[in-house]
Amino acid sequence: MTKLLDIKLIRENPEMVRNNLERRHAQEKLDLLNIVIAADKKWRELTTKVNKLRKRRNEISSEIALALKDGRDSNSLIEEAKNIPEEIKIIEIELQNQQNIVKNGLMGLPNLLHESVPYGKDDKDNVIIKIWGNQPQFNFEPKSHAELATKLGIMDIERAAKASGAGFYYLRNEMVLLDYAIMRYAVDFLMSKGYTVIEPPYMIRRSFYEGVTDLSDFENVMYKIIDEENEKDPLYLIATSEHAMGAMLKDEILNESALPIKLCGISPCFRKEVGSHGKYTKGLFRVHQFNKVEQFIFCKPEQSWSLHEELQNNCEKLYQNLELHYRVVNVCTGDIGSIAAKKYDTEGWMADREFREIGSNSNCTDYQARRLNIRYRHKEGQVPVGYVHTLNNTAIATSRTMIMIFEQHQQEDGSIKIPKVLRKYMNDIEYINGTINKLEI
RNA sequence: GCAGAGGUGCCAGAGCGGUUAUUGGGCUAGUCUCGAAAACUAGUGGCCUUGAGCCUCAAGGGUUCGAAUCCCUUCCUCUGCGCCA
Repeated sequence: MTKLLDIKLIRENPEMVRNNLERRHAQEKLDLLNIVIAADKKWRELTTKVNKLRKRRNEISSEIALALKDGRDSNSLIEEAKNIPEEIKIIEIELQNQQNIVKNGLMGLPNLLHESVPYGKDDKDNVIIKIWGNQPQFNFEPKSHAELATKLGIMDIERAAKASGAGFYYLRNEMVLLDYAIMRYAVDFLMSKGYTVIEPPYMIRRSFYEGVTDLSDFENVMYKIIDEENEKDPLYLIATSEHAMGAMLKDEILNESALPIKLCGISPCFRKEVGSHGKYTKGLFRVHQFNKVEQFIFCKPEQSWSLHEELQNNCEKLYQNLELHYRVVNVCTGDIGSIAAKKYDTEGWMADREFREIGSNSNCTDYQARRLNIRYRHKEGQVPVGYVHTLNNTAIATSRTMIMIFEQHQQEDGSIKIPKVLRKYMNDIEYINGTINKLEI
């Protein structure tokens, strides 16, 4: 049975699970929990009942086998046995029903929160734990990245809307260089920290996808590839390489000596952004496609909390080297999302003097690993001892990072100063001024 | 896309309608040893109300008193051939 939370935990400690839901303000999930508990009880009763019938069936079958072997008459035994499968089948159907209720219920229950997650209702209750750098000072009115990039002739949102709809972009020349430079810079940084770089498949089967994400994401976030060939298990475009990296080790048993496995994924991300009306959608902030370098870790349970901090340090170092002003929040119980036990959001400063999310760092503990069935063992040849923990954190999303670079490093003449660490990746350009191979259209 | 061969436990690999899923290897424990190796012995998945219990041979259905074994559907892997950047 696919598990999300451990059904045994719910049986033995329902109050703890209930308190967790209350802290999350997940009132509607309390009913779900009660349904799960009731169905599990029913399932256990039926299991006992059906096991007794199966036992009788097995006994008769072996008696028949013995009789046939000895050449004795077995007709009366066969007569007796004929009715049993029907009885078993009736119970098995009900057993399956109850099991499905439990399974679907478990899939719908969120992860257990870490005690250090602050209590709160929504994103206004997130706790600021760090502010790095100072607010940029301008002796002119700073412009938005969209205005700057459009004027420089290196981003074309209007024509993208014509070709593909809202939420897309054509980048040109220096902005393309910048996009790639950010990725190369982040990849080099993480490689120097020992992370293995992964370019994953950009499409994943639904059955694998269910392990790494919330089910509602299939409607609101992911693009489905319509293909009559594989309707049963269709492919979805990845919304982040996190999903592809989690799915990579599905159903595997890892040797303890291999852990932690530290990965750096690089890929485009595709997101439908259904229901984002009213949210901040200017320019590159909320788009259907963007590039991202992602950190992902599989580790032993006792390693995950220190690695959660390591992932945070990594992404902050990237922004610090880019000379960008940001802050970090500890996401509160009401805003954390179902798969994380604890989450830090990194928020970047933008020219309208607001901080907005640029990265998200989650310790998912064993929640994803249970769904994906990824376990570990002490050494080769031994039986698995438990589920691994998984963590993921944005290293850098190029779209939102470009927003910050444009808005924080803009000059009075509308040019953009390139942070030193990126220059070697973009032909040593110091300022973006839109003059390279300018397209006059 | 077409054709063929496959999917069995931690791993390899046999079984192809009948009581207990052969057999290796690995791993764990014990015996022996100053210790180790070797050898030998036992164990080595999941579930529940712990019983001479039930389940487990890619997944799901079916046939049967009884299915790893026969039939159907789906998924996956490998090997050819075709197509293709």
